[in-house]
Amino acid sequence: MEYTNFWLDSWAMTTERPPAKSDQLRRHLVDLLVGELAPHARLPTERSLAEEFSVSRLTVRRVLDQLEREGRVYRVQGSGTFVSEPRIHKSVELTSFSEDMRSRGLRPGSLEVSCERIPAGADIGYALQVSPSSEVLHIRRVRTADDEPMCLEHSYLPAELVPGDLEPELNGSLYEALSARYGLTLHRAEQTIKATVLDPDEARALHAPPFSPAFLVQRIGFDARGRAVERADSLYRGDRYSYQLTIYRDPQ
Amino acid sequence: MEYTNFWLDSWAMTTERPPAKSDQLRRHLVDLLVGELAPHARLPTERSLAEEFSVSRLTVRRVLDQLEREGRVYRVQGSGTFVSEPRIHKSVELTSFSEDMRSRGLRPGSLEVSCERIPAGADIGYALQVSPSSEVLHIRRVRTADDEPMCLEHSYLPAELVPGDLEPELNGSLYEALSARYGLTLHRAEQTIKATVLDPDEARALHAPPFSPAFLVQRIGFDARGRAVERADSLYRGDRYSYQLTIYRDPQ
DNA sequence: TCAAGATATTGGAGTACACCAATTTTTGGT
DNA sequence: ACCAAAAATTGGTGTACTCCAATATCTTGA
Repeated sequence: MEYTNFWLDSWAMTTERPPAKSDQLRRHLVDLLVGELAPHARLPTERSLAEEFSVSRLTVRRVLDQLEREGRVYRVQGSGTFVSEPRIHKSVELTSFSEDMRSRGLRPGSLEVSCERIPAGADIGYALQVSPSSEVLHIRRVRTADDEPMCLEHSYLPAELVPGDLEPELNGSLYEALSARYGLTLHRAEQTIKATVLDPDEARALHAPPFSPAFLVQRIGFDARGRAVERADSLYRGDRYSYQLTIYRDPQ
Repeated sequence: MEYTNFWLDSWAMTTERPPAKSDQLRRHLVDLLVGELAPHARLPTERSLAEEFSVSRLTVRRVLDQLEREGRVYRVQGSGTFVSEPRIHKSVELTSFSEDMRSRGLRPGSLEVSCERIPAGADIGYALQVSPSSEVLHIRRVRTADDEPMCLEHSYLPAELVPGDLEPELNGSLYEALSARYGLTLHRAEQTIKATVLDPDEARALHAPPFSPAFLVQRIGFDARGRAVERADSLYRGDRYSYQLTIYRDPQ
């Protein structure tokens, strides 16, 4: 059993914005792609879609640009727009561990949750752009899927951004809690992924044999203004987790 | 010493197209970003850029959309467009091991190159959508940086796409050779990355101790029409290689 | 019947304008 | 001087149109 994707716990991913006019068109096209159309089948032309959906052709093009970037369609000038071969279409994006697990019919959860305020120290201080003597909130969790340990995670947040006691909320989504209570909304994450092996303590926490292969993911999360708001170190069992991604030759 | 990025040897990345009108604007903005502007400095407004470069505002927006996708700028409605914090800005894209090494002042190379035609078998056959009894070209290489082994790679290509003898060209870029001789141009790659440890043979090839942590990358490369044209299995030393990437909350 | 040229179709890029939402600046009142 | 409201600015989305390049289809002539 393997899992997939670069993820980050959802940060108010469901922030409501009024549906753009193009959303209905996108939905229609995605339905076509997901449903009955074979690979290399030709989609309706830009001009006919614009007429059918009462939108301008530029609006159609913007939706198709997006689907092309996602690798779901390819376009040939003078010919048309075609359905790509079916593959795993998840490009790199911010998705949720919890959502990911749920979409696979698994129940996400946490074990051994602990929460403390500690001085940042040199490394964490650099990552979060705070002084080494500043307080940060340290959260340790074992993330689970159907109660089986998947990931050992240490998160560090600048204390000044998260006053009060968070611990009661940490069985759910950390980021949902941060967004709801503090208005912290993540915009971007920088991640480094390393291959490693589990030391005996880590192996015990993850119910794996010592020195088993694992991924170490170090992440810094930034809000829309570029402030560093989270540093996390996460260890994933190598036998239960892998990354799958689609890489494109950039259209520009 | 660690290396970075998802890569693929360059496939004729320099295909020439006439410069679009927006290219001059992009170059100007990139110069600003690379040069004198500090993180969080405000860029000129969309309307002033449109006037200065005699383009429509939509054209400006398309260039800025692109720079935003690359993580080089962030935009705040009502405020302006700002320079992102300097980070490694390489989003996931098709770049080249050779280019990557060279950009770090290292010399890419290959050792122990071998080349043979073998039947595909079940797994490779599935990956390349050919019958298990079909011939594929199997290329084994140890990729090096400054003559130090970095990666043990096995590539498999459908034999019918690559008639003749490729071996003389395999010290350089495989993909450049494929593009120049056969017109094979890669458009997309699907990759799976796993955490593993090196067995004794693999460890010997990579000059590492047995059971050291490593990445195993399995890749299928597709051309623009969605044909599978390459399957590769690559083992990277975990102490000399890591992945760094920037993930965005998707604007749509 | 086949091949070459002409025409039509379709994606690619751009213009000029409109309106809306979010943020910043200015103005007026206390 | 400070605060609230109004106005201005700036990014976000969309319309309707134009012209160009690449491909597909049709027409004509040998």
